[in-house]
Order: sequence, then C-alpha cells, then structure tokens
Amino acid sequence: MKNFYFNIALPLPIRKTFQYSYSEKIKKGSRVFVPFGSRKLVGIVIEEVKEDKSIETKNIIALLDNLPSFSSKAFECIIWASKYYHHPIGEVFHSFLPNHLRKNNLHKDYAVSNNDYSIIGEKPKLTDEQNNALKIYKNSSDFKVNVINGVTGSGKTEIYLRIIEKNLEEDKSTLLLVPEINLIPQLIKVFSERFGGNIGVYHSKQTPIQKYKTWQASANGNIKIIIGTRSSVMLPFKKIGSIIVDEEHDESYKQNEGFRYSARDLAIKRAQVENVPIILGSATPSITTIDNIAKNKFIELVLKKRFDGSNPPKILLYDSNKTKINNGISEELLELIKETIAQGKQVLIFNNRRGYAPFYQCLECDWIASCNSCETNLVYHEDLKRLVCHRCESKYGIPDNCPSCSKSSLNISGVGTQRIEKYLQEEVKEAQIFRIDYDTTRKKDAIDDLITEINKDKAAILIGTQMLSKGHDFPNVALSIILNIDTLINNPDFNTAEKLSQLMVQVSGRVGRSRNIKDGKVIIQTRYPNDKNLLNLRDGNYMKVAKGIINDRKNLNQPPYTASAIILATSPKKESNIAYLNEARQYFDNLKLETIYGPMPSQVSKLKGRYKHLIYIQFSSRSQLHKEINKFLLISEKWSTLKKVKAMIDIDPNNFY
DNA sequence: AGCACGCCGACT
DNA sequence: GTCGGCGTGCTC
Ligand SMILES: [Zn+2]
Ligand SMILES: [Zn+2]
Repeated sequence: MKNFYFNIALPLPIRKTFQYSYSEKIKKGSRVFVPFGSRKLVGIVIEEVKEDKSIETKNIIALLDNLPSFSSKAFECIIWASKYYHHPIGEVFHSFLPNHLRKNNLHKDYAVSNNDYSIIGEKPKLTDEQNNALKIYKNSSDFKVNVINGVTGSGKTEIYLRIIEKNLEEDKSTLLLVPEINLIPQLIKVFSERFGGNIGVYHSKQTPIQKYKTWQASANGNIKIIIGTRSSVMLPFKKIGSIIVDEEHDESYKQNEGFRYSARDLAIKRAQVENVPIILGSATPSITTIDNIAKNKFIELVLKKRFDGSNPPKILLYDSNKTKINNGISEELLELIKETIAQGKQVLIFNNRRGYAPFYQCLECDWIASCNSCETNLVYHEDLKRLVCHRCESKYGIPDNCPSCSKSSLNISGVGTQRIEKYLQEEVKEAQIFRIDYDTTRKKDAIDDLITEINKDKAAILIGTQMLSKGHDFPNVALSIILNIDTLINNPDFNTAEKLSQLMVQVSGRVGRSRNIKDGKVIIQTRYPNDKNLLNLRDGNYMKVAKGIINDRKNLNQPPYTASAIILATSPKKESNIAYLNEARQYFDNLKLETIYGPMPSQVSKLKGRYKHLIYIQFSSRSQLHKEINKFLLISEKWSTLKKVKAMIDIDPNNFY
C-alpha cells in the first residue's frame, strides 16, 4: 500500500512543521489527529511532500475534515500572517479554529436557521453624500479599500446596510468586524430590522456550540450576514461579497497576547486574497489609514454632514491651574455642572479610571500597594472597601500601617469614577447619577438597561470611562467634561496623541444631538491648555489634528514612516529575560537601525508568576524589518540565552504589554 | 507547550 | 535508600 507524506502544523510555539504519513491524499488546510511524543494533537495539513527518510515518520491517526477547515484562500492568508507577524504557524492556524474544531471532533450538522434575507424594514432616503459614497463603492466589486470617514450620526450604518443588501442580491455574504463584543447587540437590532434572515454572531463569549454553529452556517452559506470580533476575520465563507471593519481606528483590533495580529490589517489581506472590496469605517480614522489614503492605496469616502443637520459640539479647553480642584473637578466646572442640571439637562463626565482611587500609598516612604502576581498598582474600591487589581481582579484587604516603614501614613490618591460619583452625589443632590464603567456593566444587558434609562431625557449626570466613547450615543447631554488626561500628555507612550484625539472626538461626537440641545459643549479640563494637539482639537476637526500628528511622525521617523517590532521574552526569572534581550540588543545594535529601546520590563511585567521583558526596535522600512527579523530568528535559535526564555515577536505594536 | 528524563537535596 | 523538586531537551 502506497503512503502519502505531509508536513503538519501543530499548535506549539515552534517555528517548524512535522512530517506524518497517511494512506490517502489529503487536501491542504484539513485538520488531522496525530501522535506527538506521548500526546496526541490536532494539526493542519500544510503540504504534501516526498518522504524524508532521515525522520521516523509516524502515521496520522485520523483525518478529521471531509472538506478542509481552511479554504485555499483562508489558508493563503494564514501563511501570509504567520510570516508577516513572525509567529509560529501552528499557533496561527489554531487561533482561528472554533473550540469545537480544536479537539479531535468530526463535523456535525446543525439545523438550518432562517436564511430568507428579504428586506422587511423601510429604507430611508439617502443623502447626496451617502449616494455618492455608494456609487463609488459599487463601481467595481474587485479588491479595493474604501474608507468611510464619517462623523457620528452621518449615516455610516445605512451605507453598511446598502452594501449588505447588494451582496445579498448577488447571493454573497458580508462580514462585519467590530472591535468589541458590546457593540454587537445594537448592530444586530438594526440589521434584523432591515433583513429577514438570521444574523450570525462570532465572538469569544459564545459557547463552543454557538460558535461552531456560526462557523458552519457561514461555511455552507446559510448565514449571509456575520458580525464578529477579531477572530471572525478567518471564518469560512461559501461566497463572500465584502468585508466591513467598523471603527477601524480602535486598538482593540490588535491582539495583545499570544499571536499578536491586527484583525483590521488581516481583514485587508483577506479581502485582497478573496478579491472583494473592504470598507473601513470611522469618524476618526487611524493615522496609518489616513497615510494610506494620502498614498492613494485607500479610497476615502467622506460623510461630513450629520443627517439630522445638527452641528458637532465645540471643544473648549479649561485651564485647571486657575481654580481649586476637588476630587478631580475644578470648582468652576462644578458650578457649570450645577447650572446645567438646574436647567434640566444632562451632564457627561469622562474619566478614564474606574474604582475610587487608583493608588494607595505611603506618604513617608515610597511604598505603594501593588498586586502580588501582576506587580501593577492596586485601586481602592469604595463599595467593596478593598484594594483591587485591575489586571487580574484579585482583591486585597487594606493595611492600616505601611508594610514597609510601619508608620500609619497610608493614603489614597488619584481620582476614579467612584470618587467622582460620591463627590457629585453630595454636591449636586438633585441630580440622578449614572456610573458607566466595567464595574457597573459586568452583568449581561446591564449596559443596555443603563443607556435606555439615561436616554429618557431627564436631568442626570453620567460618569464613565472609555465605555462612553464606544458605540453608544447620548443625545440629551448638553455638557461633557473630560477629566484626567494630563497624565497621558505628561507621559506620552505609544501613539498617545492619536489615541487622545480619537477619544476626545469620539466622546464629543456622541453627545448633544437631540433637537432641544442647540449648543452642546465639551470641556477638557487640563493643566496644559497650550498643548499643540489639544489646541488643534478645539474646532472638533479630527482631520486637522491628524495632519499635525502625521507631520510629527514623519519628522520623528515614527510609524507608519518606519516599521516597528518588539522582541518579547517571558520566563520565571527576570535575569534570564534580560540576558537574552541584552544579546538581542547587541545583535541589533550592530545593524545601525533607526531606534532601539530596552531591555525594559513590560507594562504587565509579571503574569502568572512569569516575568515579561522586551526590546523595541524601529526599522527604516517594512522590507528591512522582515529581512532582519528573519535573520535574527535564525541566528538566535542557537543562543544559550534563548533556552531559558520563551521569545515572541510583536509586529506593529501599540503598547509595551 | 507539555512531557519524560535525570540529577540533587531531604526525609522515612 | 527513594521521593519529588525543577532544569533541559525533544517532539515528525
Ligand atoms: Zn511607608
Ligand atoms: Zn493582579
């Protein structure tokens, strides 16, 4: 009996494949069950090869797919991703399989859901801008990147609906990527008010069966509209029409652990390989995207006007050096809050820190409460009367005396949302107060219930974190106050100016759109009212700020004008990380590159008892990055310092995690 | 990654 | 003497 030989990718942090044999030919992209040492693993067939007699090849135990789990196009994208991100191929394949297919399960058929996608809702008349954008979109159905640069309320979603409609007419599927799970429910609502059929969902909080059902229904074309987070970018499709990436600027598209990929960038690759259009939507496009528009790689479709004709609110800078600050809010702004409430209107307070106070520290020595397993600062939570680690959610009691110098001079410092809530409850007694942060929205539907209550249009104060800037609109807010951004301006790290501008414009775009609020106001409380980027933000024109940031990046040789990478080392010992990274640093120093930082501890320097350190490198071009990282990986393979650490690469990093 | 193998310290 | 701790190296 003739045997066939295959290279198989296994879910291991190893940059190679393993050879196995089988009695039949197997298509690439198929799952197989194989023996590996003393265990058994599910792997992916990469290619048929001729027998390598120098290896004692084992037999494949079972072929698990009748049709390959990865179509030849998805396969091509994953091979590309593994090379682009310099990540072990088996782990890349593994990360795009739903749980059910990661184990040695055969496929099973589930009942077909409602797949009649006839239009049931009423279609609104399109504005000229919308018509124009759609015309450009429709003029070809080959690969192209269309960027919908549309302010909040300009009708981006209606364009998505028309694109889906066009795809359905051609019996094609649409994939809509979103940065966060909690943006999915409202999109499902809008989509199912327009189309009759089932809307597929794919994200990490689903049960394995739910996830597999969507995977299968997408593969056989029963579900033609799919909304999903990152990992849905490699779903199988019977016939895909286009991909939409909503809020493309959102950094949540980048995975920050394991296989560190950008779902937005991978979506662009997928669209290119499938030869279909991709739409990137945002009111605040990323600097990279704006740069690609300037280079004519992407096509910009602008939606400037809000369809209800309302104007975006003005952004004012409030110099907080002027008055006394209590619990994070200046006295003058507190008066303004009181006035607004007295007029029966709503106030929104944005403070990007949850809990009561972000630090608990000693005034005598430099002791500061931190988590034993993460080494991050513990945050005081008033409701729990405990210190909480925001990374691992561990809770600690509150010591009365300093563990370091044993004096009783411990104190909280800094301002979290709970502290502002308590302060305003005392100061503005007549106002109803809603706090919207991770702690108040943990329960399912909690956030939707809160939003429904808030939008009933009564005088109220909303206090919240990032969450306020993503997806939800607050039309009755007449005054927004943005607090606590000075630490960001003071200690800029990755893309601070870009992130901050996007945040400010996103918050301001979501408020004050109801008819009875003519002059919504957004006030940024800052000690740096002369900061260049803040000044540029004042007329709410994001593109103007973006131009400034792009110029800075160009002058400072920062991405996208250079290509960046992080080499990460993880091990139980700090010294092992440092030894390896020092050797790596020396290696790269010899190459005379743009910039090298480190070795330094990662911002999450300790996780599950393992330390993490890194070096950050900027290359003058993408091709130089790939060439040098490949060479480095090959050479460093033999280093003895590597044996004591796990090393990983982060391409296009956007933090030091 | 996960597992076996082996070498060393400590405890019946 | 042997149990178990973890450091090392290998897995087609
Ligand atoms: Zn002390
Ligand atoms: Zn922790």
